[in-house]
Amino acid sequence: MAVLSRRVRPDDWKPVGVEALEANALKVVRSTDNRSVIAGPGAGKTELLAQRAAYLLQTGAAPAPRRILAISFKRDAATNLAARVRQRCHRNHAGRFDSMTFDAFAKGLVDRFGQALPERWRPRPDYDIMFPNDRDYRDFLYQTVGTPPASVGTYADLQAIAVKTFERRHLVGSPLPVDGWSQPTPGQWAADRFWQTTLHEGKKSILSFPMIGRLAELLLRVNPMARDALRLTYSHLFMDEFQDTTQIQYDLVRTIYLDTDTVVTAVGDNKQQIMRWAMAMDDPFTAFDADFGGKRTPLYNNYRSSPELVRIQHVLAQALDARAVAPVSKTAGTIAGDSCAIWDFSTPEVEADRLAAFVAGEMKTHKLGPRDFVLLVRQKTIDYAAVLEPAFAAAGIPLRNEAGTAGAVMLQELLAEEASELVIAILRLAMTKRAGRYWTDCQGVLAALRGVAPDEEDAQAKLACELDAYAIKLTAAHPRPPKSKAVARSIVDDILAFIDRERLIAVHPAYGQGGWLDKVLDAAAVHLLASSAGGIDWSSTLDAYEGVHAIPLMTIHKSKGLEYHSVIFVGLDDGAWWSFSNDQIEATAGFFVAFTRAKQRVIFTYCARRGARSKIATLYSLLEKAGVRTFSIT
DNA sequence: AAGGCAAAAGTTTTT
DNA sequence: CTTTTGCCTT
Repeated sequence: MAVLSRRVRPDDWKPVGVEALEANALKVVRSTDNRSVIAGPGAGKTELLAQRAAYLLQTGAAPAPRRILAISFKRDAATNLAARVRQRCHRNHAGRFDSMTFDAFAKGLVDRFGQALPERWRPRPDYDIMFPNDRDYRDFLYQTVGTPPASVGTYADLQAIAVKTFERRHLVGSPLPVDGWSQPTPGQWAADRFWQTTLHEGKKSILSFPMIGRLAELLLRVNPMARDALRLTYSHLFMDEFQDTTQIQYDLVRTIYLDTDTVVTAVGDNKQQIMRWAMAMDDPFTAFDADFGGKRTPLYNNYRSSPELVRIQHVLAQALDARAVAPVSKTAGTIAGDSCAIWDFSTPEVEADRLAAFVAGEMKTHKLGPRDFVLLVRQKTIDYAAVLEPAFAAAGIPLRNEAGTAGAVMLQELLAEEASELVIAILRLAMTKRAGRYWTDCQGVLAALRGVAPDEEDAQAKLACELDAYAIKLTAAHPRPPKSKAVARSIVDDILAFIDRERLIAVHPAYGQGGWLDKVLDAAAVHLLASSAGGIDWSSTLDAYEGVHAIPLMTIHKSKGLEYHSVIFVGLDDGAWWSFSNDQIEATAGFFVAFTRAKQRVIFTYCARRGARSKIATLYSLLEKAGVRTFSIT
C-alpha cells in the first residue's frame, strides 16, 4: 500500500497495513471524545494507537501544525509505537507524532521551563539524576534530617514515618504547594527538608524522576504560558499502559489537559497491573472516566493466542475481574497435545534435561527457532540459569539470561542502548558478508547524528565514502574477534571515536549524565568479549552478542509486552511466589501476564525440592478449574 | 573478629 | 519461601 502524504477524507480512510480492526477499535480510531480503552493481552492495543495516529494525521483530524503526543511507561513501548507510526505514515505526517516516556516528557518540561519555577522549588540548570532506595531514605530520616522544631513535632514523630511510605506519601504523594507547607505535619516537614536539601544545599541539585514529575506539574500550574503552549501544541494525547499510571503522572496530565480541547485516549489492561510497587494508582481508569468524562470502550478480540489458550486465559481473567468478558481468539491452534500442562519433576536436574530435550525436539519437528520459546521465572534468573544453562548447552541450544549483567548494565538494557546498537551495526557492516542492510542502517543513523538530511545528496555520498573507508580500516585492524577485555574495549572506543562521542551525547542527553555512556561502552566491551568466547568468527560473535540463536530466560516483569510460541514457566511454587499472600491480586496479575505471553502453549514446571504449593494453591486450583492436567516426570 | 539472631529483601521503571 | 544484611554480643 502506498504511503500518502496528501490528505484523506475521513470516510475514505482505511486501516493501514492490517486486514481489519474490530468494530470498537475502529470506533476509538475515529473518536473525537476522550476514551478509556480496556483490552486484554493480544488485543492489539499498540496497533490501535498506531492506527489512530495514522487516521488523525492522514485525515487532518489532527490538523497541522498541531501534533500528537503519545506517552508510554517504558522506553521500548515508546520506541515501538513510534516505529509503527513511521511504517504506516508518510514522513511528513509521522513528523507530527511525538512518542516518549512519561519521565522523558516531564524532564523535558523541567529542562525547558524549570528556571521559571519559584525560587524555593527551582533546581539548578545542571541538576543530576538520582535513583534513591529505601536505604537513602532511611539514612535521611533517621540521621541527616535532624530534629524538627517543636511546633512541628518530635524526633519520635519522624521515626514513626515508615521508610517505605516516605517517598510515596510525603515526598511526592501530592502536588507541591507553591509557597511550601504552611503548617507542616512531621512528614511534610521532613519532605520539605528533603526537597530543600536536594535542590539547594549541594554543589548541584539532585532530583529523582518522581520529583521531576512533581516539579513539572507545579511549573505548569504556576506558568500559564507554558501550559497554554502545550495545549496548543498537542491536539491529541495517547496514554499507553494506562493501568500503570502513577498519581504523579496523572496529576501532570490533569493539570495540562483537563477541560481543554485536547482529545485523550487512554489504553491499558487492569488485569496486567504488576507495577503497584512502583506507585501505580489503584484504578486509574475509573479516575480518568470521572475526571475527563472518558468513555469506556472495551476490545474483545485476541490476535495472539490460540482458542484453547484464550479459553484458559479467561478463567484466570475472571479471578482478577469478575466482570471480565470472554475474548474471541482470532488465531488458529497448531498444537496437537495439551496446550497447557503442569510438569511435576523429581529434581531440578531432571527438569533441566527434559526441558532442553523437549525444546530441541520441538524446534526440529515444528521448524521453530530458539526465540520462539521463552523460559520464564518469577525471580532470581541466575539461580535457574545455573541448572538450566548446562542442560540446554548440552542439547545444542545456548541459553541467554536476559536479566544477567554485562559489566554494570543488564543485558536486556544494553541491547536496547543506541551506543551498543551502533557499535554492533558498524561491526556487522565491516566484519560480515552480506552486510547490505547494515549499510542503510548505519548510514541513516550517522546522517541523523551529523544532521545530514536525506535529500542532501552530496553530503550523503561523502558520508558513504567515509563509512566505507572506516569499515575497511576496521576489518584490517581486527580480522578476528577480540581475545581480551582491553582489545574489546579498544574496538568499542575506536568505533565510538568514528561516530563521534560528542555528537552522540548531544543527541542522547542521558549519555552526558553520571558516566552512563562509559558504563554502556564498558558493558558492550565485556559482552563482546564474552560473545567471542571459543575464538569463533565475527559473524557468530555478533550473533552471540545479540543472542539470535539463544533461548531467552527472563522474569515475568521483563516479559511484559512480549510474545512467544511457547512459554515455559519454571518454578510454580511457594518459594518463588513468596510474596503471594502480601498482594494476591498483584501476584495473580503476574501469573496472568506470564500465561498470556504464549501464542500456542504454556508449560508450568514444579519441583518439590524448591518449595511447596500450599500458599499458591489458588493458582493451581485456577489451572485445575480450566482443565489443565499435571504430568509427573521422574 | 566471629557468631548468633532477627529483620529485611527479593520481582522493578525512568535521562 | 530462601538468602542476605544488620546489629548486638562475646
